[in-house]
Amino acid sequence: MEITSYKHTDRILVAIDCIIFGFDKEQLKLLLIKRDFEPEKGKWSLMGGFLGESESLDEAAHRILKALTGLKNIYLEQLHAFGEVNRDPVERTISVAYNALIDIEAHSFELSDDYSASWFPITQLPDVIFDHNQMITDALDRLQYKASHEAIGFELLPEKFTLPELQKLYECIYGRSLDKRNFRRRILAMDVLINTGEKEKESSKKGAFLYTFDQTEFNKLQKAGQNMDLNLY
Amino acid sequence: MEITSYKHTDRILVAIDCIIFGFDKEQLKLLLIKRDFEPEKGKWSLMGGFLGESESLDEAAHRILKALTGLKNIYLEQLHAFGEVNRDPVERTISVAYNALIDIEAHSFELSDDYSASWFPITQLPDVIFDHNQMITDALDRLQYKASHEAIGFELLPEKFTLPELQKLYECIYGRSLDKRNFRRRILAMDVLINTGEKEKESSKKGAFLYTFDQTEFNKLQKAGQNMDLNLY
DNA sequence: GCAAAAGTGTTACGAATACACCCATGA
DNA sequence: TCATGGGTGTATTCGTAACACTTTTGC
Repeated sequence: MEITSYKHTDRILVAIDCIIFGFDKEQLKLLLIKRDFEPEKGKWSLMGGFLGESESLDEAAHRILKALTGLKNIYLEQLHAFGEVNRDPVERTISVAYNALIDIEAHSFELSDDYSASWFPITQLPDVIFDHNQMITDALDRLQYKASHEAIGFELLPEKFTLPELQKLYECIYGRSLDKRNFRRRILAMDVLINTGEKEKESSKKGAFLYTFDQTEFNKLQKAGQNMDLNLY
Repeated sequence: MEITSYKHTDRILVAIDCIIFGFDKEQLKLLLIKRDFEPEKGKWSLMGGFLGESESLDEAAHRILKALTGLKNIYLEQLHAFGEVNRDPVERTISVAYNALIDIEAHSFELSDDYSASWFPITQLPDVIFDHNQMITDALDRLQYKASHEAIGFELLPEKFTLPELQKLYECIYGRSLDKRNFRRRILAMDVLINTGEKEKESSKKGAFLYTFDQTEFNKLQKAGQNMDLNLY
């Protein structure tokens, strides 16, 4: 006899919440929405949704992110499952949180109007509902860790970017300034940046070279177990 | 009007699976059980269970661990939520996996007979059900990472242990041998070990000093942001 | 007295840090 | 010509890695 369900009865709502990081050449930001249903309607919240029967956790996270941003191939990484009994006052709900990194200035996307979303600098976040504050704290820790040990920061930048921009991004992530020469030496030593030869001249008279991230080379090095620590933190 | 449930209907089974590591002075081992219900009855599996309505994820993990080992205050850390649609062939179930570390030789506990559990060296694991193999791989990666950056290995040892035992444990975790002098220097430099003055004389004629782990000192240093990396990997 | 495991220091190398000046350009 | 931001090199310090012998004691 084939079994088609477990006798166990406690089936539970599973939510997904996305901690969406962005960078706009100046500040590291977080995308929050005005919650449009009770409870806490009108308060700020992470973008979220419920897990459907026929989608994996990762798929649900992508679906939710796409609903808000229209973007498909976003960097997404599971952060943690939050499961305190009363974390949602309405009904028992566990939430699996995901970190998302997107390039704010990609002209290819527009935020959906359905959610009244807006970007907040991570240094000036409003109050958020439930345990979303904890999620955000954990998310930033994870981002710092990841950015130091893997070539992850690039997800937050346009395809072409300058080294000063990249440094600024890392400074925002770590909340401290970095030595220009040491930063450049180390990031270039990773051997995953390609100088396009083009110059960006908006932010200075001299102009700064535009680089691209060499994903193929990065994959090769990572597979070879190459150490790519930036030793920040 | 107060809201008491979300309209959303997809409530889903939430399982907990525990990756239980132990160490017996020789090898790093994993505790597996013979699954006693369908499907895959009789096959090896991680110890698991379902999340109840009125317990948090962490509480459920502790409950499940206690059911098998009788132990209460075990090191437990959430690993990852696994949520592929067909990971459990019976019914849609997501599983939140937890890493557990226990001292195999603690005389204070006995495995419950209810589960036909047994310890397997991590180098010789049997086939396991579902996606438990993936969970185990992830768990070992996490253990390696944690053991290198925090004083975590101690959870796997008795209250009193010798430095050669501790080194052996780390060698098992990393699957390679370590230089005795460098290992001792670094572990002692962390300043969280106390030499009890007693000697253990079973494994050698000369005898090795027994140490204890100074949890209080460790907490202090950790709070102070002290770097306690062992730089293994 | 010898076998077996515990314990101990030093040197050499490489990586991280700190630090100051020149360059190119537009206004 | 000067103000602005981009770009470059070196000396010092510190941490990591490599390495071999002495000690203790039970048999």
